[in-house]
Amino acid sequence: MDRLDAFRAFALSWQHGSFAAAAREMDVTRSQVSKLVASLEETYNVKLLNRTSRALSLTSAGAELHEYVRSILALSDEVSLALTERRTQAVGKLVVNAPMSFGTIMLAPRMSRFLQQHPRVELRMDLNDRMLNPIEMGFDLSLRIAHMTDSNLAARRICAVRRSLYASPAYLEKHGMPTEPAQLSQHRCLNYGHNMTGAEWQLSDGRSDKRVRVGGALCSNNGEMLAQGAADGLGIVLQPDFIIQPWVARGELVQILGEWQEAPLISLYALYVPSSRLPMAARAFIDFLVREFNDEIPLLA
Amino acid sequence: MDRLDAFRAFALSWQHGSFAAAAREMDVTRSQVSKLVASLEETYNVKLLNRTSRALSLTSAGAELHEYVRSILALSDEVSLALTERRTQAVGKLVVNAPMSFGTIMLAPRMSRFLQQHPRVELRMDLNDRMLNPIEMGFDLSLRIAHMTDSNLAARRICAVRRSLYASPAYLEKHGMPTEPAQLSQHRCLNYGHNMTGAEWQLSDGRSDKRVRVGGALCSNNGEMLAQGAADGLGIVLQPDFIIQPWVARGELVQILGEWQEAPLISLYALYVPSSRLPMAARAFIDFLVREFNDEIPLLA
DNA sequence: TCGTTAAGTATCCAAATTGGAAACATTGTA
DNA sequence: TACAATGTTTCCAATTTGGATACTTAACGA
Repeated sequence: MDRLDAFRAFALSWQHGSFAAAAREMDVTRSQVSKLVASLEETYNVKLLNRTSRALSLTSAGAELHEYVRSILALSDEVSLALTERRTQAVGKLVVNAPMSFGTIMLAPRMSRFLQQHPRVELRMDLNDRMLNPIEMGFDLSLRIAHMTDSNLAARRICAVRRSLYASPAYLEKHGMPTEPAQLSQHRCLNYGHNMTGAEWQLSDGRSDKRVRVGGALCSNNGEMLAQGAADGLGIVLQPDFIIQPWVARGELVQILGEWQEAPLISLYALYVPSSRLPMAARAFIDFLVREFNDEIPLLA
Repeated sequence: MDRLDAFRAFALSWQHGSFAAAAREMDVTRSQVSKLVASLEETYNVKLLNRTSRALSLTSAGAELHEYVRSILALSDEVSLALTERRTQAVGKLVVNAPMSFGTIMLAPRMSRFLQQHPRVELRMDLNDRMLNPIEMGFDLSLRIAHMTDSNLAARRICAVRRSLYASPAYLEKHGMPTEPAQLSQHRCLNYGHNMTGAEWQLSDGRSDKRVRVGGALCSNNGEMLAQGAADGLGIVLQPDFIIQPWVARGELVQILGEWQEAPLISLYALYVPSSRLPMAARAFIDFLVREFNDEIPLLA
């Protein structure tokens, strides 16, 4: 016996003047309405509506309840509408989590376009390189650049992210230019992530695949820090082109082993809770990114 | 699946940080809470709470719902409390219907005492001689002076109401003083109620009962109008002593056939809807009248 | 690394509840 | 007086409920 239904039956009965009218309004039988109102009187243990087969009148307890019920039903209807709208249209709050560098470089320049296309969305971007469980942080979406997700999150692949090898001219002059992936294990490599040692880079020139164990003096979960480190001569990085591009432009980093790229390609994913009936705003955001980053992340914003 | 219960489970889960805590709070099993929240997500077709076995977080849809749910639950709790209080204590609005003359003469002088005894009651007295169905008018109580109720209303007998025979000295001089009830059928009698003719008065002197058919030129549903008519020489009335008393005091009416009174005695009843779980204020009002009119209506206020 | 613990979920199933149909009761009307 | 509209009751199959239990996951600690 849903109390909200009972409230509705009670209110409609009073407003329409009869149980039968309320029943027609709610599309249930008269006996339903009768039972629902009776159940309300049961729960509150007080008579609410005096009724004959011809007339209804509120007791004063009923009058008091009716005041509240009107507010409660109004709120219930309002939130019901809001949630339905949120499911079917891109409206309301949307909380997105993304890696710091990707956010500042690739997302920031596009947010105004997204918000123009979806003026009723209120977007909160949480840029954050911590590999925290997105579930705990209350994100509707988490953007992650990674290999295929192993977690129990649903993942929508947005585009490929090409990562290439870079080093500073000074480093190369001092340690020599690698000509084979296998030589990387003899170099100092700056690894992205949390594991200092034991990192393995998988590279391909389109014909053959190579796996190289690499290690070095610096690892970080922030690509720009690695880029700066490489620019300062700390070693070789494997990073997305879009992050490195500014250093390349300034001549501080150069691409090496140009025909070798990471393979399989890493991808940008939007993660969300599986079976999560995504609000339309979240879908719209994903679709927007898919359109913006058509197939592959562009080099520049 | 009571939506209010589901709201409660949802809100408590978020506020306490886990389904298990909410379950303990609501005294149900974890699986109940799980099912309730799931059912909410089902109804609104949107994910509300992201959950792992260790952490909960609201989606933005959940955050929006939570705002509303807090208000809804607050209202629900508030009205629940108010109605419970109304059932157990004499508080709140109380709407009472009473006959006009009885109200002005016998109730009016006592209302301030009642309200002093029950300071949290808000009383609305509807004085009205129409014999309308009290159900239609939304009264919590209807006071009626009548023979045993035949309606489908519950009746609580408050006290007896003695009705005696009165006429004006002028009338008696002109038509003679009756010495036997049977003679009344030859007199002009003013009848209370709606039926002009065919009224029957039942009288008793304590030993034998007499039934007399009476008729006359005036009938009314207002005792004071009949009293005035009798004072003006229109005939004999059978009316409660408390109504006639002022005319007796002024010498405009005198009691006749003094040893004969209406029998069985008519009574003052409080009528209400049967099975109506009466608010405490209504009970208090009835009890107050029972105490005030101990056994029989006094002659004077 | 492997138990341990607390948590959320899925499954099962008897017990309770639901909701519609139909009959009944009541009330006003033609 | 018959009729129509209404509120209530009853009955019962169909559904839903809710608890017990087992399973899964995640964090913690030895």
